[in-house]
Amino acid sequence: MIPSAEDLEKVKEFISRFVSFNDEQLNAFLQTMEMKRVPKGACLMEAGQVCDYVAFINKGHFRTFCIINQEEVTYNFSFEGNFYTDYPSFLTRQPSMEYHQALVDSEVLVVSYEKMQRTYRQMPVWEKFGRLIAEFILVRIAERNRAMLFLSPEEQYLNLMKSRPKVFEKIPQHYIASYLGIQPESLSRIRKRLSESKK
Amino acid sequence: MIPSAEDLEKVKEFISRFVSFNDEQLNAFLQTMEMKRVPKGACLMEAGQVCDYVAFINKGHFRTFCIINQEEVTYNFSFEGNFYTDYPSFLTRQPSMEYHQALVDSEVLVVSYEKMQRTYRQMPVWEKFGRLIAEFILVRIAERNRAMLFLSPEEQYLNLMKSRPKVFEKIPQHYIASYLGIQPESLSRIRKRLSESKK
DNA sequence: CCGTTTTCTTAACTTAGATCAATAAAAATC
DNA sequence: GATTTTTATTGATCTAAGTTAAGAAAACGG
Repeated sequence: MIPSAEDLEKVKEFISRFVSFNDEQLNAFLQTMEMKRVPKGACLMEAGQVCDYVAFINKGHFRTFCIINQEEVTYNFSFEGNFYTDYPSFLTRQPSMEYHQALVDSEVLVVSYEKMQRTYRQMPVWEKFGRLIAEFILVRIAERNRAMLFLSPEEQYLNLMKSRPKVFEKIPQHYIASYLGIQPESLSRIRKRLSESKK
Repeated sequence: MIPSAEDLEKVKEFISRFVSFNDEQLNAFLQTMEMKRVPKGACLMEAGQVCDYVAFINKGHFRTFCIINQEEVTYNFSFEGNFYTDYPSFLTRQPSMEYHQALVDSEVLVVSYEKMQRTYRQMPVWEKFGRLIAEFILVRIAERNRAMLFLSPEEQYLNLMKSRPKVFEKIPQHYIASYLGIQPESLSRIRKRLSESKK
């Protein structure tokens, strides 16, 4: 599906936070984007496939999960107005271990691997954008890394409330528990502990 | 200190795994490198400073640690023949939380932030290298992230033995424990458990 | 609106790692 | 090579999260 001009407003705004561009450059990139609807509960991608896209979430939100020992482990959440992909799979062309599931009816703008690489080659401004966005995501992942190593689940929970309040507005609690690396029962107890110590 | 041609062999080999370049391009980059010796136990950088360099380890190895609640938490190890930096600090120009400590007498080739940005602007090949290296590191950090979320300390320990045997040759065990997010006593017990179950 | 499914909480019990303390082993220093 | 320092192990006890099971609350679907 070809996105309308209106659909492309948000992604344009996002990109302009990283690089400056003229109309020709912008259009060359936007023309590589394809619009996809993903109904609630469906997966844009499933484990075993090579992740062949970078996606910009135009509407809705997603969770990323893996299945380890027949159990779902929620790995991340992605919200409206952001790019996401399975970077390891997208970059190395190896099969992904992830599922990208829409938690509500959603719309994404996707760029295929092939088109992304072509855009990098054709216009240096997008090469630069590619570097900056990889660096940006790297910093976020590194911070998550630190949190997991340095903080107890309870501290991580408090941390998450501060840094990503959106998560608590939109995401069921048992997914949040999984994201924190603990069982839903444990998160429930942590919440109880915190609410009691506040009194 | 200006590095000799010999000193630059390893870094040249490293770069050539990511991009193709001609002599002019290569020399433009290599000329930005400065050689530094770091004696055993000393830190190339300490928390509170902005990390102003990307370092290529020409000789020796380092550990990265933070101090949380007056306690050192070892965050990573870096070996000969690799680049490293505190990406979050280097990119955002915010003070680092990390210490980069040489575990043996070491030599590094450093490029300052300013010079690195200039090189990006001057030659597209280095912009591309910048993207590829950021992506490469991103993939590694993402894998570590997964390990921490999905695996028990015991599984992470076995994982690390497979994926980075060098760590066990060169790094004291209590640093490895810290890297795995557990106490040295616990790692000792895990090792005991594993050696007993093997029999 | 009612029944079903999903999500969240609570309780009892188990377990892996933390903590504290002591000692053993290995490495560094003189 | 003896001494100090660093590193690794072991034991006893404590604690937070896991596990299993059950029931309450909320959201969903017809």
